[in-house]
Amino acid sequence: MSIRDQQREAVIERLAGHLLEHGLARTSLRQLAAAAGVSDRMLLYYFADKAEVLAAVMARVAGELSVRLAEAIPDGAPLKPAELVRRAAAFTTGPEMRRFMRLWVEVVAAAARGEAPFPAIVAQVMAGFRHWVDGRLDLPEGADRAGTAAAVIAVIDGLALVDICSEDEIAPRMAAALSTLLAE
Amino acid sequence: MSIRDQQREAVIERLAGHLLEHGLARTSLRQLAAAAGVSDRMLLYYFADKAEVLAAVMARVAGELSVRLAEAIPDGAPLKPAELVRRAAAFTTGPEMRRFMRLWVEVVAAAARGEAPFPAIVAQVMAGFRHWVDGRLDLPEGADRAGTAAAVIAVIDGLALVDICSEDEIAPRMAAALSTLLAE
DNA sequence: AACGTAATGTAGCGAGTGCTACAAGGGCCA
DNA sequence: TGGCCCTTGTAGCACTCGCTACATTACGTT
Repeated sequence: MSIRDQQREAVIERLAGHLLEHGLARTSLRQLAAAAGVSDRMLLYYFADKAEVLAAVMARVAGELSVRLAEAIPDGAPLKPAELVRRAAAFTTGPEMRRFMRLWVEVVAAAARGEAPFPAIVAQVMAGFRHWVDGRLDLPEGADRAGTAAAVIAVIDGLALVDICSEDEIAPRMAAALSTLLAE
Repeated sequence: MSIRDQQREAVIERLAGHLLEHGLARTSLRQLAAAAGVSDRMLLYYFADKAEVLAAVMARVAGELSVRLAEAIPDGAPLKPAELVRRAAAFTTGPEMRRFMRLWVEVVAAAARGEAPFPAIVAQVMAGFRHWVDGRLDLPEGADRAGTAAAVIAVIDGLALVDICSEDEIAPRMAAALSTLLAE
């Protein structure tokens, strides 16, 4: 592997941590380069342009998220929607995963603004989420699997969105209240 | 009322429409001025700075949203959480209200990034939402009203977030699926 | 040792950002 | 009519943005 490719990997790794820590707040080329410990000139030597940097870093973050999701809620017997929501909510509101969800909300908003490369990233990650949920849903015959999967994701993402702009102590109460709202 | 104050009002009105149409995508001073039909120089004569422009426009938008919410779900007998969610979901996913919710998601993300004046706006609007939901919740004695209100808002906002980055035909199916997930 | 490619630094371009200094028009009251 | 303040235009500042031209160094191959 060339030095260039090694550096690419190292930069992606460092920038994944940077994005998880600061969200999309410090993502100018010069700020990204500083966070990665390289010059902005070299960042554009390793990557074609800023969009490619962000796409590569987001792919890494998404991969890490899916690994952790698979660990937290492994394949096995399918779960009823309410139970899946409870377990996913407990996972995503945990101290480790909150920054993932926060970044996710920011990325969705950037995609809504049409800012490259986020629309493509969001489409891909969202499709992955849907597929993942669909594969773990225990639903009666004839139920709308895709609709239910979307609803499950909506609830999880909604928790994250409210979590972002609330005092810390409300999150567990919100999750608990949500749990009682869900049918068995 | 001075010309300056009249212009302020007119500008706020036009920019509210602009933000609802384009989200936060076109919000540089020059772009805002163009959308308002004034020069950027005058925009900063009517308002102290860009943050004041956005704060005033967002206050207008939030006011309009709360008026429409009150029309759609008027005061009256309190609703059980599931029913409140169903009605609010039907309202916010309607063609007219989707752009409000989309803007709201973008504003929350901007607040997460720390971008002035959005953190303050989000705190204010979110407090308003919570109060509004709390006042309409039919809950058994001893239930966690604040937690439940936050959960209701989370579900509604989650629908909006997923709605932003999905094909059009999934939204009603998602809302229907959500409805069956909620306990009576 | 000579050559060629990969890797890196320096400097800066053109565009856009929020914002401002300065001056001039325009209508009010003395 | 003269002075005054509200209103508006012109021009531009200092900065950041993504990106690039150009030169130079480092290094493996022959």
